[in-house]
Amino acid sequence: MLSQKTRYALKALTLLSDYQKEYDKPMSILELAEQGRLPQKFLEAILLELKNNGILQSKKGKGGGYFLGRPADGIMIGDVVRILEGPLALLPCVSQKFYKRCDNCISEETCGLHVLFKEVRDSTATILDSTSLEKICSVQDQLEKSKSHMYFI
Amino acid sequence: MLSQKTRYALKALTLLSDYQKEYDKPMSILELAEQGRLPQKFLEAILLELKNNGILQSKKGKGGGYFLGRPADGIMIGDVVRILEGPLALLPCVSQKFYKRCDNCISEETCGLHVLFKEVRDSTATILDSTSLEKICSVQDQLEKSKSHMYFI
DNA sequence: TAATATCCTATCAACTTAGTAGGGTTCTAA
DNA sequence: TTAGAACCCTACTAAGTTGATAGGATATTA
Repeated sequence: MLSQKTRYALKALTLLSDYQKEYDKPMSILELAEQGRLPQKFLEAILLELKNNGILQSKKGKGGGYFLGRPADGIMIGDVVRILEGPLALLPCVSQKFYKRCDNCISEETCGLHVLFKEVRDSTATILDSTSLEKICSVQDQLEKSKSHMYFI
Repeated sequence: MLSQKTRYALKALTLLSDYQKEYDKPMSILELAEQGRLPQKFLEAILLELKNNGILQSKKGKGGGYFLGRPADGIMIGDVVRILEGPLALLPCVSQKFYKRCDNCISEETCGLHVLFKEVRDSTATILDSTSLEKICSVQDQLEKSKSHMYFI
């Protein structure tokens, strides 16, 4: 399961993305915390981490705040999850970006579990690395529209 | 990532399955611990948990030990992982067997992340719930054979 | 230069993980 | 029937992670 931290991060990113689209200016931590009902100080740490990893940029001083480090369609959910959670893989020996030899099996090439969990990690990575923040926001937008439309039927 | 506990469990199960096929009798904790280089007392707790969840059965007294609770082709890796790790899903709100409402999003039907992580959980579950212990062992067997064959080329 | 906002360090309680220790209970083979 | 093998159970522990909070230092800009 994803940690609370990662969930906060993903929520904050969607809020930031929407905000930026509408107002085209940085969003302060306080605004983000209030809009998303996120613990302010904890959020602060999360945003900083995302910034240090290139997902976000910040502007200090009056009128400052955080904004996306690159266009929303270039921010993949897989990247965000990896920054905050580490590997997507369920075993270190099947991770692409955080590979570590497996101490449990005798030999990687003949380990049946290795084959299985490689398959799992690949399917997960394929999905998360091909889905951008932009996509999430637009899907959400679509869903909200079609939901509110239902009231008129 | 899977916990060490789960990894030990999976390894123990493959060993048990192989042993049973060859000798058709229970395998003692001590034998398992030695063969798999697993910490004995920790393994003990793991086997007990698997037994309490129907994956294993045990026989007490001299000549006793653990054996599979049902045929190896009926023990799905997904089941084992769920017993030891809880949900396969990355978010509680997309779990089938451990569903919990999501406190982070306002509405589940309009949450873009919900849709995405549902897709991830489904692909993971499909793989892990369709792969049996028997499959793992036979794949491993195949791989070992083809590896040892290579020395003769 | 004062207000604003990020940045940084330290601290914390609660929980989880990966075990270990030690004995109690139950079964069964001899 | 009884000794020993093996399971079963409770308690404990050290180390690490999680989900925060507090307080101030630093940078920016109106």
